Amino acid sequence: MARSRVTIRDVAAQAGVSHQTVSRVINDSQRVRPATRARVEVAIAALGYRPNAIARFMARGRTGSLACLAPNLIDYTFASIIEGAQIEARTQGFFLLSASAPDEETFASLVDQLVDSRRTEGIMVINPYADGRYALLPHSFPTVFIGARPRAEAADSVALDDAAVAQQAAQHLLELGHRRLGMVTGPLVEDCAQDRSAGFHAALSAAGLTAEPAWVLEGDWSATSGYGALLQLAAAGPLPQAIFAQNDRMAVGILRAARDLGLRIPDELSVIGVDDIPLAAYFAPPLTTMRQDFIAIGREAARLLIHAVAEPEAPRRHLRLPAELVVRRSTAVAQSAPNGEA
Amino acid sequence: MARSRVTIRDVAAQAGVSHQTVSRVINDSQRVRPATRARVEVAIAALGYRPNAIARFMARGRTGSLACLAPNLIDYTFASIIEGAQIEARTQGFFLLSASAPDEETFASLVDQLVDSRRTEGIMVINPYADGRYALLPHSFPTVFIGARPRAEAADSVALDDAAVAQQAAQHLLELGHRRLGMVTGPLVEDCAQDRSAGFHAALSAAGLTAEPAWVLEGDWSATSGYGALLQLAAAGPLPQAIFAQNDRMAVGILRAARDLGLRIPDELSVIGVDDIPLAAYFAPPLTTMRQDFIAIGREAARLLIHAVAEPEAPRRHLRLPAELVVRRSTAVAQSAPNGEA
DNA sequence: TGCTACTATGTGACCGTTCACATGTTACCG
DNA sequence: CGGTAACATGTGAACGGTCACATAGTAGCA
Repeated sequence: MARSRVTIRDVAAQAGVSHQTVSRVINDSQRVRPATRARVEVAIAALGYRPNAIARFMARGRTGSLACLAPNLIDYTFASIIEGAQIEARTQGFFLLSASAPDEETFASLVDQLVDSRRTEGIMVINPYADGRYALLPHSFPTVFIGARPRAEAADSVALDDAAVAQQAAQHLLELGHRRLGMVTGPLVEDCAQDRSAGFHAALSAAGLTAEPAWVLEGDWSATSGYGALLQLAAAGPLPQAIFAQNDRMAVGILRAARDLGLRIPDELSVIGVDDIPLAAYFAPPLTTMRQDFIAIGREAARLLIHAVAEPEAPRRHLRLPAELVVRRSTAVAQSAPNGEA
Repeated sequence: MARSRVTIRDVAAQAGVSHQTVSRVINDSQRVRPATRARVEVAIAALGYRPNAIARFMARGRTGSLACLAPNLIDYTFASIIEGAQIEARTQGFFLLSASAPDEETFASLVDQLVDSRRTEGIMVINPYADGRYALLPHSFPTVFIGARPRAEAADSVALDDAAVAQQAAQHLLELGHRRLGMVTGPLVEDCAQDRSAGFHAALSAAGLTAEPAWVLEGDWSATSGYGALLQLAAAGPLPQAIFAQNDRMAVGILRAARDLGLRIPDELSVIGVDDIPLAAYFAPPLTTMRQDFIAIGREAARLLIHAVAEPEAPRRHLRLPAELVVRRSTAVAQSAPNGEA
């Protein structure tokens, strides 16, 4: 029961100095004579004294913690962002409190407990515009939005450069000689799905092409929705030569649907995703994708947040990070040109 | 800049009562006359007062937070456990601070910052025996170990019932008529790999069989190691009819190696894993596996920890949770009996 | 109506630090 | 050797709540 009941005053008494001198020693700044310092350090060691973090925060008016709110903590994308944020936070002396908020109600209660009661010094929110949660945050509280387009809110933001990434994905398909491209999008209420769609269309336009509307389907990021999308496409008529899935899970669903349909990938259909999820190389065939650096996104978010905590009046900043094309075996050169051209 | 500078005393002044009465109102216990309570509540609303969490903790000597330390926050298994723990913690009024400790050094520094400085009231450690980290924890501090066999340490523990789960997996293969079984284990320094191995061998013994030593290979949980294991097995001589991979990632590696080897699964080789990772149904073929309820593991861990915080002297408790067989298409009835019997 | 017993509210200390400022000490210089 | 600056240390009051106890107020009962 070595309850840390040893306080700074006990140490002071033991070392024969004032509590303030002990405070100086443990904050190792200040001018303390080496001899005194040594004496205090001996006392600290002898008593097994450890500064009490809470009392410290109380006195300093800080809490030393940041919070990150995500729809859940499990999805690879969210978990990796949190990992990155946590690492960066820690190198800067903060701890990260992460909590999942599946709905607005939970989110509101979290904001109340974390922000309103000053339990955290700043907050990161993943997917703040998926519903109305962004509106529940107080103004003038250090905030970073992750995975959303910068808006009027007084929050910094970090996101993938969705338009550019989609453009590169489409570009990859075009370079392989595909001309008839399809796309499965995320929910179009989300910024990120909109931006990826825009990037896709931009790439096609730049190549003098337009996307066949029937080949653009809206999914919900799940593998199931990707699966359903390909089935639907196959039922409706001739298939595109290649499909850009806005995330890997949907791409994987497409792969599976193709198998069930007896469609050979990549020979008869090329598929590219976004994310590079953990076992992307182990699907059949290994998935070509745009790799996101989620850890970096998390780190940058934490960095921005810590800056916002330190300088609340500084102008807001907005970061867009790149992705990297990882070519595996779900995309290949267009076999022939059944439609003329090239 | 509505900095929460409003204190309990401001509210008291506004309501014309003492700070203590305000305290009573916000802790909504105590006997406070309805009229008084109403007056205080009006003042609280008028001033936008929110109790300061840190000051509260300071006065109460509590921090209201638990910590969970995992090798990383990304792996599906860890992330899900953390999610479960976080949910349970929150329903009981705690927040969860999660941090990743890839090595002992990081772990030690986390223990120092979280435990020694009393920043957390209790700690959960995932895989405490993977290295020497368990030894870095102070005794008599509320602790729960996750994914480890109960030992002498003064910690509660929660884990999958590894032996039983392995036994069920082997049983499934046996029931399909397989007699020549192989296994790819996790690192045998880990309790969980040992226990799963024991369960596997127990199931075989119970069926009057013994495992061919050459068919039992040690992996490291990664898909790569599963892939390598099957290649090695194939190079060494005749293959088993079925393989129990101690986790899904290795199983997926085996699936991929089989494809590269031209081996048809499940016709020529049955494969079963453990975990039921997110896209298990989307591999080729969909993976048969033992589904772990990670959320439940996390919840139970948090529950145990909160109990340990409240009753430090209560006897330690150790939980073992079951898994559920999910039959997909990577296992099938043994084709023939090249070895006689059945 | 006076005594008692309970309820409602107030008072001041305390949790373990840091902060601002006061004081004591040393050293340097003319 | 006195004066002063720079350094070293001490003092007491915050920080914003809760806790233990004191006191005022109300009701119940003989």
